Amino acid sequence: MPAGQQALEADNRRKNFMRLQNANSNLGTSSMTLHHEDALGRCEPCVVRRRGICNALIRDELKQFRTIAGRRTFAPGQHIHLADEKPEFFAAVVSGVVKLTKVLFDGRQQVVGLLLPPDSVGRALGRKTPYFAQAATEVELCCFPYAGFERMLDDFPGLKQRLLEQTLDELDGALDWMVLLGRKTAEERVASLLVMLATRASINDDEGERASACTQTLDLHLKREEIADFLGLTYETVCRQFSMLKKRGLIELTGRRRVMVPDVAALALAAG
Amino acid sequence: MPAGQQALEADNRRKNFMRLQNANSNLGTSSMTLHHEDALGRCEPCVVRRRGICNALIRDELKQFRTIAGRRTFAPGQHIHLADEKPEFFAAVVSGVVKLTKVLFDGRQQVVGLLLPPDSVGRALGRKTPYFAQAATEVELCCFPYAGFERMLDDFPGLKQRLLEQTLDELDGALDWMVLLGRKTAEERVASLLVMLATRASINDDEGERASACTQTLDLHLKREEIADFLGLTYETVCRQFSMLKKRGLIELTGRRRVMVPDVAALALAAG
DNA sequence: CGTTGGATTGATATGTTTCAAGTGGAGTGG
DNA sequence: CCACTCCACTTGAAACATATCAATCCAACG
Repeated sequence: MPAGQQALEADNRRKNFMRLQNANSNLGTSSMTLHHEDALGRCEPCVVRRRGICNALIRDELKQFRTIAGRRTFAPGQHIHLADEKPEFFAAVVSGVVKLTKVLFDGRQQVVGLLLPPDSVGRALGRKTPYFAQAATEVELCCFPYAGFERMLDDFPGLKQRLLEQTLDELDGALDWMVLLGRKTAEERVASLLVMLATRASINDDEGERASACTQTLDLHLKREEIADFLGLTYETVCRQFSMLKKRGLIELTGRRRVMVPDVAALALAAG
Repeated sequence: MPAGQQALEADNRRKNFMRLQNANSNLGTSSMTLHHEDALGRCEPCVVRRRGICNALIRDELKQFRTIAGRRTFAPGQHIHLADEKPEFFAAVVSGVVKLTKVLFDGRQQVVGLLLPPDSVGRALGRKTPYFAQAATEVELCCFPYAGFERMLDDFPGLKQRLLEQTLDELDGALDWMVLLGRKTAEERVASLLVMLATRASINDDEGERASACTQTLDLHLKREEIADFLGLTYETVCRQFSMLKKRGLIELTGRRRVMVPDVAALALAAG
């Protein structure tokens, strides 16, 4: 199954869930402007509203926020921000996966961040992004042009606080990853990635229905090479470690980019 | 020369400089409370006031800030914050070096941050620090107990902004380090560390007098093992790379923890 | 049904770690 | 003042994990 189709699958699962939450809204493949309840429209069922940056806004603030917001989609591989440039917009990931990469002069690459819904992309305070932000799958963003965003950052007190909270979370994530890159073995790195994805996925699932016990099926979204660049390894090594974990019974490979984890806790042990 | 004495030397250079800046104040080895100009006292010549967190405060705010602030010193090796605990205070480094470390279950260690004056230690918003903060040399901190600090964070609009700026800088630093840990060779790692220290040192020097061209002498402050834990290597490898760089003429070892860099730009090239 | 891009597996090369021995300077005590 | 000790540092040799090079494999797709 090709990357794009898998991404769409993931997308559809999310949209199905949103439909459950908000049975009146008419969300198709490109849900446009049909909403019934009130002026919040597509914001009401949106992940970003429920658990992302928009969660920091009270109803009236959100209405204002909506006036500057606009959705944009990006094809796999497309760049969202370039390194060392001031981006045009701050944005929230509505669906899909964004990877943040840094490149060395000779082409060596390191993925320094992976953004899933409802994470934010971009830098506040008129700063440059020190990395490339690139769509790893089909991606839908809710974009806030800087002019308006910076203004609301000053007007809505909760927003700046939220931004600080998010930045601290990002920092914590980066520090954890430094331990992985500096001190963990190849097997621990791969296991760590899977555990991280499992954890994030279960947060999302919990909302809809029950948490699926300790066994989980994951979408990797990334190809082996991208995983390698995230873990500071080569793609061959990543392959071999997948095989190892499979041999040890800690995972099952149920598709090119699909992994079944029978016991997340056991895998977490192998993650160091 | 023993570690402690070297640290004191570095300390004294800083204090000498402070004396230049503020000829009236009577700064001895333990400058206490003798100041003449106004109520700002020891804050006036302090690095933290000039380039650290206190720089975000206007004069009146600083006066209030001073009422909750208190200086504390830590001996080399002493812990400042423990991992996964809410610290009692937010603080700024006045002199010395603080290292932030994370430890794996089996003792593997990774230094995830190195704080020099006028950096900040601690977490805002009542969060836990996800690392151990430990004095690497004799350290002097200016501490702000949380109760008061959080209050002023809400009262002084510039302060929260500044905290966000600093957190973004920390994040950028962490991302750079991820590239180092994930993709650079041992030699590039050591070179990168030296370039980073040289850059930071020159920022400090610039203020006092002219930047010392492209040649610099650095205090490492850390022992080989600590450097290794910062770079994701073993201390033997760090040793060997120091020797390599010396053989290549890029550095000279002028003391156990003292390095002379004849041409910082040339070293930066070797840093990848 | 051949083409293509990604994934897997194998064989070999290499950089770093590990284990081990030795150095050198600073502090100690006779 | 001179051993003596200690700890950090240095250097060497062997072991090891991961990278590199190379050959399939496999599923999707035109």
